[in-house]
Amino acid sequence: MQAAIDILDEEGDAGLTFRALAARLATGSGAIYWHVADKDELLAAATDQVIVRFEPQDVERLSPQEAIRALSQGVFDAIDSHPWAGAQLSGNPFQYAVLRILEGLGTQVVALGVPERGRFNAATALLSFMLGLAAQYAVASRHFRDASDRATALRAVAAKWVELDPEQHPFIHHVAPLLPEHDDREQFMAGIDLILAGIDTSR
Amino acid sequence: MQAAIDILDEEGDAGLTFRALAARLATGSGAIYWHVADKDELLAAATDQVIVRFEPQDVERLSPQEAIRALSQGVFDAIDSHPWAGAQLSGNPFQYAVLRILEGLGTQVVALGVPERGRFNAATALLSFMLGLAAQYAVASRHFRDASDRATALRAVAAKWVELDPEQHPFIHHVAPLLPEHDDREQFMAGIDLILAGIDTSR
DNA sequence: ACCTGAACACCGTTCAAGT
DNA sequence: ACCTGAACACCGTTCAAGT
Repeated sequence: MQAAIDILDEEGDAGLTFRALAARLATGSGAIYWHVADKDELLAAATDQVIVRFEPQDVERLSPQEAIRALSQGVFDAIDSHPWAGAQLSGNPFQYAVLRILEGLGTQVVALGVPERGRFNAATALLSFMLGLAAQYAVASRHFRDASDRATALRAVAAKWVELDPEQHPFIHHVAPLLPEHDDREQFMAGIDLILAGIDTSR
Repeated sequence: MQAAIDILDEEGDAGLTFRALAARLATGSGAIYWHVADKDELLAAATDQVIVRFEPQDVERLSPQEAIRALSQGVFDAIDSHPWAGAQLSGNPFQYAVLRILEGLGTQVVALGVPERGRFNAATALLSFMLGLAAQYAVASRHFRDASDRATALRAVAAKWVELDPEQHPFIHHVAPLLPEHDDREQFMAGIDLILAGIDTSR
């Protein structure tokens, strides 16, 4: 598993092949199938490991809101440092890592005092938002290797957005300059806070 | 494009290969490359078409909240009837279809009276949530062909969740029975409403 | 019980050659 | 300007054969 994670971190999604993993482990490619059913299972297991590593400690001491924020930051950091995990999470919402996240969120939603029938929707809304961001990160990592590549790409997208007809795309045109300088983490947490505020009014 | 969409609808993501598309068009596989740069562009174009078809008419007559709900339902319906588009949307957040959705959302966020510095975050929060759901739908469509397959699979997941240790996974254990009977569309709109409520408090 | 590595059945993409 | 289709460089997966 660690060898797989190393390859994913170094080469990204496309770099992890059974042949590459076998070569790194100095074994035959077929050998991996003794330990893992297929590539999906391999990626799911790698993602689970990475997510668990970023789970916050002793959330019990925090208020429900603070706990949800801590959980969210953990997921963000996990995806931020292992973008391939973002692709896997959003591409496979029934894997164990997602279940763990949902469990953490759900427990805090209950603690928040959300009435029974609203709990499932509140917890899954937070989860869907996270997976949405996970997807965005995943694609970013596929397209450019490092942070400066990313900045350049965002500037390029922003330049394209500015050139759009302001009549037909007023919002995009107006918001384009924010794109290259915005802080992903801040944007992510702002979204979480928005949903938390919404949950608060629904009680 | 229509031939590609037909294949995607009939066979799903995996069914669309250059060879299959060429066969359906009674041409050589290389010919497609004259019209399209690569597979990504093919999928992006197909997704754009499908999203545009589900864009609501005359949103101007609606209140901002109602307009956002109408836009959201359009995206939901598009993904619901063409799940492969969900995978493409969440896997490629800078494609034109996403830009169109963001433009629609942003315009309404402005109309809602959200102050300047909160607009980008509010609109992208709605977008990320939608893409998160898109990802969930996408995986669902990859794993089972029709609605009854899906229902069976959800029952299987729910059964697994119920069996989890209630000590370690109290929320999942408790919420499992809701899984097979919940309405995706309702859950999706509940999430949108939660974010709308949050946006409302942030003004 | 676990590993080997050739073989199978595919892919996306390219490109010389055609019309 | 557009099409053909063989060829290239890969994949994930299987499986008889080994240790």
